[in-house]
Amino acid sequence: MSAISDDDVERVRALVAAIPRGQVSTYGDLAAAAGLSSPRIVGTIMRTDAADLPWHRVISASGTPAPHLARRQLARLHEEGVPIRDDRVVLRECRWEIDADT
DNA sequence: TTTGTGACCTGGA
DNA sequence: ATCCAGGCCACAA
Repeated sequence: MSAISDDDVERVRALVAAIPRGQVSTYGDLAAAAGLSSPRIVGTIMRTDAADLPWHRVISASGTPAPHLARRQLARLHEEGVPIRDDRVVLRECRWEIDADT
């Protein structure tokens, strides 16, 4: 059996898919919005079942994602119009406020 | 079952 | 600015 409920996975997927272009969200915010106990679960879900989602719009709270992804994240985010300063996303400008209704 | 690893977060030195 | 420790939970071997 899967430790993570399908409902939780779908909830996270919906949140990630709902992130507007030009904005980003953090693992911690997504975890909190999805009602998960820990941000790591979001990371696990992404790795397992979010390959078809705009994972590039999901970053860490520091604005600096994992090294292997950072290069690609920043490039694509930059194309979407996300403000980037010296290889780190300016969360203050592009952080997406999560709404349960969207 | 236990152990190690990870697309994390926070806080302290 | 950097490095380390603790907490968190799930997945692969």
